[in-house]
Amino acid sequence: MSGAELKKVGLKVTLPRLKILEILEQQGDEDHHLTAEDVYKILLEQDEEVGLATVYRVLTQFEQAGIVRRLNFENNLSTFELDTGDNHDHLVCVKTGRVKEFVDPIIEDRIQQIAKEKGYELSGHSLVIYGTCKE
Amino acid sequence: MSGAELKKVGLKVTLPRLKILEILEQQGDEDHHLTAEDVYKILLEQDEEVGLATVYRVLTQFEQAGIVRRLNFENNLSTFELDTGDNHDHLVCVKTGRVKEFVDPIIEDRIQQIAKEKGYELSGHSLVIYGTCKE
DNA sequence: CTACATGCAAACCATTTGCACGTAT
DNA sequence: ATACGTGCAAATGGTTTGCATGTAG
Repeated sequence: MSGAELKKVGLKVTLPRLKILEILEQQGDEDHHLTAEDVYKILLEQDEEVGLATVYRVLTQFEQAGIVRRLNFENNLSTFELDTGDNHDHLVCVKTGRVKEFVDPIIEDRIQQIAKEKGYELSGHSLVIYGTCKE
Repeated sequence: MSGAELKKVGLKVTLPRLKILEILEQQGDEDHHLTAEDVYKILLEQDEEVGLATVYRVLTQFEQAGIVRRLNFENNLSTFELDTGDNHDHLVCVKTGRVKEFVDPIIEDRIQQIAKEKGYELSGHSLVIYGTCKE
């Protein structure tokens, strides 16, 4: 099933790619926000022989293919998530580092308005809310 | 006048600090968003003998003192601006790299709402809109 | 006089790249 | 068979740090 997705974007179906795709899909509702290092460690735990460089290469290819989104939080680490198409934003707990997603139509609207008002052709945006989760 | 500001936050008044502060203040309405490298180059042009490491150290100290904000756009370069207190967001032209500022009370509001709804104590946010400026 | 600042070079660390070898198609 | 993928080690580039010297207070 995943193999088809790879072919569709012109990438050969290889083990590293399948495994990385699987890892991105497998993560539960939370914690499907992984750094390249995270993905690499999970691969090692599964006794897969994949180099970190390959993880970076594959994630970058996935990003270019629109399969994956690259996020830059304040720790200047790239974190990756499957691109589900819904254009959600992120809420990051400054204590635990956990990431929550949300979609807010009002904000979405304002962003389009602002781009228009200022004479910009909107190409994207990045919104991250930082806070402490109480629990 | 700037010297007082430095003393107030417990930093000794030195030439590199004064110069860097001056550079941050001098920039016109646009383009007061500078990387460490930018600041360093401007110092060189003014024949100031300041090392890049010092620029980084000073900017970081200014950030901790609340004099300066550090921004992370998608090019993973830190850019710095004076912290004017108004909590504005940014609009970046993907073609020219030019940065515009804006404040939107509606978005500000929604961000507070969202943090509250999700049970987070809001500590900050980062919103960058990317687009192409037509002109 | 003493604690803090600075310059320089070296260290760091996430990410990228060159290259020789493998493998999907 | 051939273009593309991979692992490894080395390179990169922004940023930080150790250390010996300078200077603000």
